Amino acid sequence: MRKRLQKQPSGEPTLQNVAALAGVSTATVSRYLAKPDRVREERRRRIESAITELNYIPHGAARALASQRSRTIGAIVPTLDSAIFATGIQAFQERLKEAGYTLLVASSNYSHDEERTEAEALMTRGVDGIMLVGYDHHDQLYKRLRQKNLPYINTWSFRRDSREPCIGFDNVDAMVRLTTYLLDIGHQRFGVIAGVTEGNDRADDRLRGILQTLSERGLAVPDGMVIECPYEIGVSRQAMKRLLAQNEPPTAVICGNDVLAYGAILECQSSGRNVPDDVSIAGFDDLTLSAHFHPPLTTMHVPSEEMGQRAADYLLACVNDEAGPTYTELEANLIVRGTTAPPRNR
Amino acid sequence: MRKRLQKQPSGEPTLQNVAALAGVSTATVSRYLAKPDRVREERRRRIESAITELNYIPHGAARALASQRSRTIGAIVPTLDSAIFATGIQAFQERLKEAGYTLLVASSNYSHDEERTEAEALMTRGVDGIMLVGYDHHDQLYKRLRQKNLPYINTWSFRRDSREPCIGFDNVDAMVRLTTYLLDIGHQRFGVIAGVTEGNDRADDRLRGILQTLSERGLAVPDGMVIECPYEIGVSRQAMKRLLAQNEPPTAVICGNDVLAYGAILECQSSGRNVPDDVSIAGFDDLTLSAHFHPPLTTMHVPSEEMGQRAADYLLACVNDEAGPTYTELEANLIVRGTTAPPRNR
DNA sequence: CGCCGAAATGTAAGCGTTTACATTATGTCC
DNA sequence: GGACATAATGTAAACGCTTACATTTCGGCG
Repeated sequence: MRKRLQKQPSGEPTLQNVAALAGVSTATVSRYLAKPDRVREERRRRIESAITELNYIPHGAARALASQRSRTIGAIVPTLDSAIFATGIQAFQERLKEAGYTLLVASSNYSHDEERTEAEALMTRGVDGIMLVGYDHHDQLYKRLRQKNLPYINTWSFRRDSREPCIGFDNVDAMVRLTTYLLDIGHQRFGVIAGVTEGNDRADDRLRGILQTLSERGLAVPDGMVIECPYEIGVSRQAMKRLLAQNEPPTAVICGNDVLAYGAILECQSSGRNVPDDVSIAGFDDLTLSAHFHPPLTTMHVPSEEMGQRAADYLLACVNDEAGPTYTELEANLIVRGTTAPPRNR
Repeated sequence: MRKRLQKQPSGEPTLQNVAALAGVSTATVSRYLAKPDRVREERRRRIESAITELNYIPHGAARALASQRSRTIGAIVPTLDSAIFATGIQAFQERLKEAGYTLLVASSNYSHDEERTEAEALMTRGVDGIMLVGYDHHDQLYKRLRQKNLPYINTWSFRRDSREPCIGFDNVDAMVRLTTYLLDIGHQRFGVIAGVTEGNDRADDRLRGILQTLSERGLAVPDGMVIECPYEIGVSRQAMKRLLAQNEPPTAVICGNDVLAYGAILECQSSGRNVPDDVSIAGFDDLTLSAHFHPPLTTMHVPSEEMGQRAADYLLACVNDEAGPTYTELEANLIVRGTTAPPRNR
């Protein structure tokens, strides 16, 4: 046999070393790691002290390769840079941690293509499951997921007729309720500052919910009264400015999320309008700040923490071949606070 | 040889399959994956079509095991549930993505112990580097990091005398500047709503910066005028209420971050005080909302995006054995806006 | 005390890549 | 056309674990 240059090993202590030091086989150490109580007391102690002495840390990749599971779960959100997803992810991660799983995050910037690319990357990393936001995804992504038989779950929306596992609430219905409330207190002239609907099914559902409700009551929303804009406060202010500049400005403005609502309110205040006396404004998400805003924001409360937890639970259940509800509808609740009131002059 | 039950393979197409289909060796496929131009045109094409046909996705764990690097980098932040860290992480992730790396995130809930545990978990996952927030960490963590010779970097703070690689700004100095500004416009009676300093070196540095500056000017801050509280708007409001209830309420209140400042402002407004006429309020972080707040918040701008990017760059450089600056000081800039003004009655 | 089933342990074959070294093809230059 | 240097490829040994199956040990029991 020829001599070969030894491939450089990592230098880290291995399970093999632990076994040697403890005077047992590698199999026993491996078992100890997985199920400590399947190893007799005495060896267990020897193994434990060997681990401590060597400062042994298991090698995840080796483990994943041998066991065909990585104890890792991926999540792809549109952006981390938004309080609402951050909260959900935080809860999601917390839950995974408890179960000994680690979270891999990626962001799609609201693009189906990027989402797909990121998903591919996560699959390469060998995630055991994936959390997605929304139900609208790249066809290829769905295909791949099924082909690999990889557990996944859609969050942040719920559709009764969806064939995909999902945990969330019905965005259309939520907006129907919000809009109905505003109609009921007497509003007739509406303005809408929606999120960008392109490639964002949540934003699209919300907008549809609004328009549908209004049209059912025989109210058409004129052009120029519906503005789509990215979830940025500055842009939202501009949008509000345009709404207020209309011939007959709206008495109520519905915003696609709380951040847009903040912008709308702030713009009103800067331009000397009173909220809600001159114009009512409603948001969506119920960020922490909203309750404290001045005036406190009327909005739909979105159970983002619960969504994160449940999504984790579902994925974890899949991974362990346990049964779990594939469809979970959560409630988005209307929280009426101080930014909405009946219109002044009917 | 005895018959054994075949261990169940994953069923996924492997590099082996690709090689077979393309009629080349596995080594060639592997090379193609790493450096396509090291493979001759013709084979390259055969490999490419084999990959497409089989829908091949490389197996990250196998790759990590064989190559001793995971193309994965970890980050541990106190919480994801805060706009400021979310922004930094988002930028960090974006940069890693460009370099073909994936991000593993964990949160420590502002606890050194949790941080250490999480770091251990990340190491098991085989991350090639770790981003940390702050410079104060569990001794064991530092020890482990050095022992494994794993690249890491501290962010969100910078100390000229630190021996650890870091990217950030000097929290003490930043607060000194903010405080000095308030002194210069005439304030004499200060209140402080600080973050929880226990286990949070940033919060601690900021508070020290304030107190130090005041004492240099001969101003002692009485008990009851410094309140520590978690970064929550509700709690901050309570704190502000207590500050205002003092015999001689402060004319200026410095807050540990913008969220605390929001709470303070909102409390003032609810209780009929005018900001900045009755009381000046300053924050720290410069969240997006702050510029639009009503009135716009005076605060220290923290370059969180840049910090995220640079941290990624540093870690990436380490991984590739390139040289990079180990210490990078960034600037936190004072942004004077509408919540601060000279005190009314000197 | 020997026998038996169960529990604990050991043995060693992968898991899907990368990569050191060996081998073979491709140019280049006289 | 031959001698080389060089580039492209192939071969097969790790990488550090898990786990199927084999073997040993243990605790009862008759």
